[in-house]
Amino acid sequence: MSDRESGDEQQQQAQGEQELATRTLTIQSKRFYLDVKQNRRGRFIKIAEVGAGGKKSRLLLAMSTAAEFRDYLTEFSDHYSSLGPPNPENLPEDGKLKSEMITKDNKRYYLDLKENQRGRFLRVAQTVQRGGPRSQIAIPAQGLIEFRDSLTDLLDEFGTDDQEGQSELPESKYMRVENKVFYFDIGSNRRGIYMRVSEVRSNYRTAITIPERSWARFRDILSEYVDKNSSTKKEGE
DNA sequence: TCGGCAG
Repeated sequence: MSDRESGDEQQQQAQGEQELATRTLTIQSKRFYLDVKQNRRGRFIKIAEVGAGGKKSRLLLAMSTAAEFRDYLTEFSDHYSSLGPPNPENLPEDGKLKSEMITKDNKRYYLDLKENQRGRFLRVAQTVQRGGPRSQIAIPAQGLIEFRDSLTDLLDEFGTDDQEGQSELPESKYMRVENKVFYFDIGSNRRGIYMRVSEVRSNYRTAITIPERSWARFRDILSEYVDKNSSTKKEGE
């Protein structure tokens, strides 16, 4: 565990990552570390959650994303305060009391105010990278304001200026099909350019990542099926 | 008190 920790640190050093500021807050025996960091791609905020049992999870947000997130925190907190006492009778099927989605820098973040036996909390989840750890945190609803205030401090101090030249990637597109929505997001990492196709239903989300070098083959395969399908339709008529 | 239902 601490081996992995120091491994991370070393990797960060090697990547020229520097920490500009940090805030710590404790909400119901959970600790949150909000760090402003910077590497050659720009500034970002790292949110780390450490549970009572030492369980960790983290979330990375570009500054502009963090600003948008901050605004939603107010909204979610307002919504939370407007709720009556927990009422197991009329809880939505999926347990989500309010949902929002942030799309920035070709990444999707899902904000869900949820409720379980323990109480209400805001879950913030980013579409997971294949093979990587799931990227999500859960903030107890009682601490949303405090969380927002800490985030605001950092944003006020370090601005919302992001990596500028990074958004030369194509705009996201989406498509509604029956009861689902598909999102097409173009992103890039050290391995190259890729398309992330997310399928979003009311209570189910999943995504696949398609490397750019295989797009043409995807298109060809789709065309094949489309052509075959339209010819069988003709024959049927 | 301590935790957050997935594929």
